[in-house]
Amino acid sequence: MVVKKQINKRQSTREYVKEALMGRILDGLYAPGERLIELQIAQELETSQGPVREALRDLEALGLVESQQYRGTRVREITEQEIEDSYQVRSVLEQLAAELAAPKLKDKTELLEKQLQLSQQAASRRDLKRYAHHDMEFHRLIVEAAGNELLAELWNSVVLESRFIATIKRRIGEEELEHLADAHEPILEAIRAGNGVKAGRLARELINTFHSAKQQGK
Amino acid sequence: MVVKKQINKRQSTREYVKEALMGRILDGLYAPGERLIELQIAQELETSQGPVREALRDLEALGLVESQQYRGTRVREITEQEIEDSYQVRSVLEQLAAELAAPKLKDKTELLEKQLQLSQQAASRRDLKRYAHHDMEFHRLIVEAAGNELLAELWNSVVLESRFIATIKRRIGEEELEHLADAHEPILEAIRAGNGVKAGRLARELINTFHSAKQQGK
DNA sequence: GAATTACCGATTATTGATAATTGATAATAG
DNA sequence: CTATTATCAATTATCAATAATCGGTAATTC
Repeated sequence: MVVKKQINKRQSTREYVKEALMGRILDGLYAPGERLIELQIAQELETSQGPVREALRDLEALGLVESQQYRGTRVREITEQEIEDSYQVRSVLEQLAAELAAPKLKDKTELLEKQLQLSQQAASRRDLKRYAHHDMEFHRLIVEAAGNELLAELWNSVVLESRFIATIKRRIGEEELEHLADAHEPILEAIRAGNGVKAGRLARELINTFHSAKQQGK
Repeated sequence: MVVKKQINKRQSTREYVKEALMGRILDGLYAPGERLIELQIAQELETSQGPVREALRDLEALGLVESQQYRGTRVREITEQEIEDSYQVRSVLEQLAAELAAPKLKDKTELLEKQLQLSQQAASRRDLKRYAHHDMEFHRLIVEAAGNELLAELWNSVVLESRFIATIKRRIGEEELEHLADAHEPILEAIRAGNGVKAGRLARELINTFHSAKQQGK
């Protein structure tokens, strides 16, 4: 209760609940299909039903849970189809992002280089978690440089789903990591050259390749 | 109250409120920037604060309103930048949709033809509203044929924003309508030929052209 | 007279209680 | 023995009341 009140200074209870639940779901503490009971959670987090409901609705909008009238909310089960779908969408979002970002990042590739380097190091160490982190940051830098807020927002939600998936199923073989990390270099090259269209095409191909790799690994 | 109860058979109060508010916003009954006061709306729709809050959160997720802690919710003002952003995103979503849909629609273009025809007729009659409707249906057919649910979902929310914009500002000159309607034909051709990549490229270009046209009109 | 503080009305956020709905099980009828 | 209808516990949906916070204005200080 004390902790909650402190947090409450800036954050609403709803947000506090949302983040608590999001963490648990993404860390796999709640299994897919598991039911999230409003009053139970409210009791656990020392709050009431209202904020919990609102938090659950937020999570529903993010695609982490799904709910039916009077039948409650459960952690979403993700099908193969949905994974496929999300990669297709992500690939075109990344394409657009790279196109828009290339001219802007042309002479400011230091951060990109750093993330790429870190991801390559993680790959050679077979450190999957750290690899995923730096890989994502690499892409995030591009998405944010694109300067399109809607794009960034949609990308975030689609990528969140990827992270969700990653928690549930480990789909990347460790041996593929290094190859994957290196595959980012041509994108960086194209950005350095200020060639947005090329960078975009490469980015899209990368995601698709990444995805196929995952499909194989199944 | 009676009406509400009837609707309530299948629809929750929250959804009833959501749709009522959505209609008013899209029809321009609430001006951008206008405040939506929870208890006031609750009273008006003969319900209580809770469902109204939840409906407002739904609308926030859809991008129709925005809210700040303890400062209430207001109809979102849309900037030029956001319009630009949404068209960029929409163009790549349409590209992907057309790519995926082309092989599937190859021999089933009747519905597409019909919508195209209706939109052309509306264009020649300078019937902006009906044109917009059939134009949207044309694109919706493609998006749905693509068979990617996430894509359809994102497209819907992005297009909703377009409709929102359209209500606020009339940005298409009537004289451009016919040209615009006709510009859909090459897409249909490419789909008939089963050429997804071409259909995709054309679809993307179409949106961008459409957008430029709008920009000029300002 | 400018800046700060204290208060007020309006509104949002949260709570606790109540009503409605569900799924499951038991009772009943055919 | 099967199918239908009641009943029950669990849970969600809604409501009404209270607490917290905001913006603005008046009082106070320097």
